[in-house]
Amino acid sequence: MGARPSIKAQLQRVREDAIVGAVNRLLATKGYDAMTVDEVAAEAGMAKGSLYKMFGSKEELAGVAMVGVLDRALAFSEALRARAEELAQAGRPVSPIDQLKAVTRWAMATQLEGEMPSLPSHNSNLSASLQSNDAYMDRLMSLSNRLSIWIAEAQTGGQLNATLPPDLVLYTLFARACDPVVALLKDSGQYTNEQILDWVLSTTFEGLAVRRA
Amino acid sequence: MGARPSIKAQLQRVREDAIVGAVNRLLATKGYDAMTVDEVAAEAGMAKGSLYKMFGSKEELAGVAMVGVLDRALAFSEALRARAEELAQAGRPVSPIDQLKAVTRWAMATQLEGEMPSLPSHNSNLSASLQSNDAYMDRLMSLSNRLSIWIAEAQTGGQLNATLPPDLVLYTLFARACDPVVALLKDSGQYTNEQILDWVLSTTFEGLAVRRA
DNA sequence: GTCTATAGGTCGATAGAC
DNA sequence: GTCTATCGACCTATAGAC
Repeated sequence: MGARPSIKAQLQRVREDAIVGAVNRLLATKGYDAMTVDEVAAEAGMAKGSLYKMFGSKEELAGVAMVGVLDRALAFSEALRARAEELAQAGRPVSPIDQLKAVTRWAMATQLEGEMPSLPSHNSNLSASLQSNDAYMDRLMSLSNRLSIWIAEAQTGGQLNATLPPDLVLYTLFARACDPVVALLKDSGQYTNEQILDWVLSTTFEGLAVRRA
Repeated sequence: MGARPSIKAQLQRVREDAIVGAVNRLLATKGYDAMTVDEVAAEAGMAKGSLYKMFGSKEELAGVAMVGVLDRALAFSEALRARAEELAQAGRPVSPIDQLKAVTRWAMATQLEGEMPSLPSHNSNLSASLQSNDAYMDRLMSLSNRLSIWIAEAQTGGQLNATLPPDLVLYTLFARACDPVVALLKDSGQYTNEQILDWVLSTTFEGLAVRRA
């Protein structure tokens, strides 16, 4: 059992990635209910039967896609944390508020690229399925914990309004990652992606900042 | 043709209202795709066949519910405008930003009561159906126009950041009316409705306010 | 209550690698 | 020749429509 996986396993991996990518894009554009497994199979370039050999249900497909995006968010956050640690040791500490802004901007940019899967807001049977999905819940908790550390530091440091419940700040950042305002501005076609990101990011964080006297 | 409608017409009206109310609540809790016409009929207390005598399709049901909520928003806004006019003539002018806050608070409160129908964010075939629904588009335009007047005044008067595109402000207010943060905070069960409204409203408007120097 | 279309889910046929 | 993996026809339940 060497480090190199067998050809067969590699092929399997490629097909899985194709499926997850297709689910990601379809969830981003149509949402869970409107997405059909036939579409996923077509978009991934394989038969539905083959797809069901790898994933047992439509709900599982959504779960895997969500785990994927949470993993990317976690990787991005971890990179930020590592970089901040380096800089701090070099005598140039990074403000936690900037970390939060960076993650939120990454999420919004992901949405602009049509790669942010969107779920039905809080209803439907999918929520229940996700909440009993251990892999999903594990990532969600990890990301929430990571963000909560920065939120607490920013509130202590006076960059975030300390009178707001930390939960509210956390929920707001998650919500803004899928903010329909981003999509609406993009669809208007009047603005560049950079403008959209700057505006939505600044209105979000100005709103969470310490109130003016 | 007297002012009093016939008994038959009144009954018809009551049944229609029952249907629209049911659609409203189901759209608010499950969303359009997860809502079934069978559920609507059951919730409204009538047979599906009777329902289809009054409304031709599921899309039409959604359209009628959306027209209803927009009509309520318009009525609320019109009342605000009339009241402001009175007060202005009495020498106590009302700030346009307070009008915008009042409408947004009303929308969020409606959501907290489970009466704010939620649509699939911007995707799916429902959007297309709504955009060709004249009654819906008419109300949407009217409400947008009303809000845009206040937005322009607030930007001129320095209560809103004048460097933001008015469209962005308008989209943000519409989006916050259905902000998932409101539902998340409510579901957490830790806060009163008043706290939730105050917090979400203040973070929204602080974010849109003029930047600190 | 009935019809029909559609979409989630299954399985036997088949083709290609060894 | 066998074995595995892929395909796509098929089944069935449900939901929109009448």
